[in-house]
Amino acid sequence: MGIDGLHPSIKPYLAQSHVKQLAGHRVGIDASGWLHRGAISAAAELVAGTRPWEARGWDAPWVTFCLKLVAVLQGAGVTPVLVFDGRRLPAKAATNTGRRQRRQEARQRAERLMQEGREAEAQRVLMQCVHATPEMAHDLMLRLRERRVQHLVAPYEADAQLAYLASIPEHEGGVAAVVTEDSDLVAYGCRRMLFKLDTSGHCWELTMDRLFAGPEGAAAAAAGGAAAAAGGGSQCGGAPKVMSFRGWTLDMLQAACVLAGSDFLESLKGISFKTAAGFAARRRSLAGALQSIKLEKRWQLACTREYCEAAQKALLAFKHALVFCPNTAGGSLRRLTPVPAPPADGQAADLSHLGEEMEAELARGIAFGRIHPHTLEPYPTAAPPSGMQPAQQSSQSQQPAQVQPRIAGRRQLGSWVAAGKAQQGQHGLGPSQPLPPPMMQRLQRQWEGVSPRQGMQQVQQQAADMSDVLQSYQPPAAAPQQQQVGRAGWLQPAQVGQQQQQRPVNMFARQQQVAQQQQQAQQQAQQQAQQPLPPQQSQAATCGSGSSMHEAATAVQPSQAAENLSSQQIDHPQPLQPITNQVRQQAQQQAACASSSASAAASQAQLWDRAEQYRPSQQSQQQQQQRQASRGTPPAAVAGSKRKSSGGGGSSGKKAAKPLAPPAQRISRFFAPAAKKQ
DNA sequence: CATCCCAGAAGAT
DNA sequence: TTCTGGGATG
Repeated sequence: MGIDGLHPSIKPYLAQSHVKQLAGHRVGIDASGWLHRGAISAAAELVAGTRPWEARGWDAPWVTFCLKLVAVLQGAGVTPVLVFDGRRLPAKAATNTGRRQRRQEARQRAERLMQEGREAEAQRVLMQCVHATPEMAHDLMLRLRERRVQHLVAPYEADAQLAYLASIPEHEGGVAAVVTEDSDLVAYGCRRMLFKLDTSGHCWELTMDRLFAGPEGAAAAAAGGAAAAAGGGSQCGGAPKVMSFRGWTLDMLQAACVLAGSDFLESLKGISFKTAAGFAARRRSLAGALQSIKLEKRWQLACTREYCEAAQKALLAFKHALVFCPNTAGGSLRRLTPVPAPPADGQAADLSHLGEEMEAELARGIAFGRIHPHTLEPYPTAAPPSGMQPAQQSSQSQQPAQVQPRIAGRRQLGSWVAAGKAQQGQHGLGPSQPLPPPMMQRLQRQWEGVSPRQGMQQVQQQAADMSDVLQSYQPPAAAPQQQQVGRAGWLQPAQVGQQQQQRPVNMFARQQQVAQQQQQAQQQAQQQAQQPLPPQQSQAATCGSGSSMHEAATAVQPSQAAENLSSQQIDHPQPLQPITNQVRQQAQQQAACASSSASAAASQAQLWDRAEQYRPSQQSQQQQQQRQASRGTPPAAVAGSKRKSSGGGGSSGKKAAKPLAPPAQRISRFFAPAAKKQ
């Protein structure tokens, strides 16, 4: 998944961070990653097609896991926006079938191992069978709705959708950063990413700014006492070969990603990220890089015209993916970056591999979880199947129609589960065949010990654990107590509903207020974050930003946004900010010094200028750096220092003493800014 | 000689 | 998934 071999190269640019840094902000989540992580623990059940937790009144393990992480974010004052994968992308058909095959094979291998009695190994192999299905996503979405956690299903790729959200202002439904497990977001040009989020809220942050700032950015990321001691000479051998991306444009990075191999296209044999980046750095465009590769003896045979065309298509996939735009009225489909007008004589680029465009209504149905993205059938429990846009009154929409009543804590999911199984039999892995007896026995043993009562207790226990975070998002009934907190920026849900009804048209002005409130909340949260607070106070802080969350939820939530606005209510016919002259100039300067066409940088600017104002303030950047200083080194460096300390204690000092200078020089052969070349 | 790719092995969720 | 050593390449 992601870009082959990219991770090691960007690792030096990762900065240890904490989601608290984003308090008061909206943060996009690659929900498929979370689902996958959460489902691994239930690999055997998924393969068997059983749901033993249901009989005990539990949520599916992946739901529990995801809700836990949601709570972590909320506890840090962050508004999570979960984004799910949507329709299958034609461009990834090969990858998808490959993965399906691999899962099948893994399943068979697991069965064999199980029959041989090698349970531990079988368990490991089983985990490779897991993949996140729309049904699992739907499991989670029902819970998210109950809790008023924002979420969205991408028309196609969640990664592209997240990159898009990261490029639009938060008050238009955008996000300040994206939590993700894989590196595709880099290729899509996401400006701020958080990797490896754990349940304590720690994560590793990557910003495009730091990446393109060159090795100094890496140094800044790794800066700090502990990091300098251990990480300064982190790579054993004394030469921390930090790849420099200084002077790079997004186009170059995307070219490198395409050449290095992605989900869209495998790389040529012998080309991994470093080599790909070398060509990208020299030629500063995919087309140029391909030319250079063709001239190399080593690849001239492999680099066929078919490959070059496929590479160009892959590039387009990163640039012009179809995404859902939540900030037009009701939401609509658009491209991650606008497709440039074709030259007068030439024909428009073929984008059919990026999926078909669809009616806004369908896009909304998918985006808001009413329509199964694969079958395109409405979910059985969803609102009216005929019209996607029921003329319901907004009073109804506060309580989405899809949410089934919960009875005595039990979930009512049978209907759609049955339907899903009937359709595809894919509640995990496709048509489920009977498992070999040893496996079933093991499963039974595992769940036998858990009585239903025990199960319910556990559920309640979990609920209690998260209650401090989640109370403020419960339906109005629970809210009035919170109201007495009287914190600035806090609106009780009832009020929210009123305002919505009074002026459903000017949704965006409303959201700007919300954004201001969020900023206030953020400031408060930041102040409070500096000194640890007693529980009550921190809960109050949560309420402050939490209410904003609730409000902001109306921006993207299906029920309001999609169904209450009609087309003549569009008050933002051009929802995206125009490219400012300043940005243009910057882009052109960059392009000029980069000796490439200005259009490359301009298109980069198109994607990025909108996010400009959402950079973290300098203040918060400083805070981050301080935090980094007090925490460890990036994953690689951590591992490196571990090795060292266990290996030879004396040698670490020697290695740390080695100068940092050489690497940059050596790398400069390939990665020097092109300005020098001219 | 240095660099990079790749495949096999240990670790974590 | 991340680390390690072998091996190819220039």
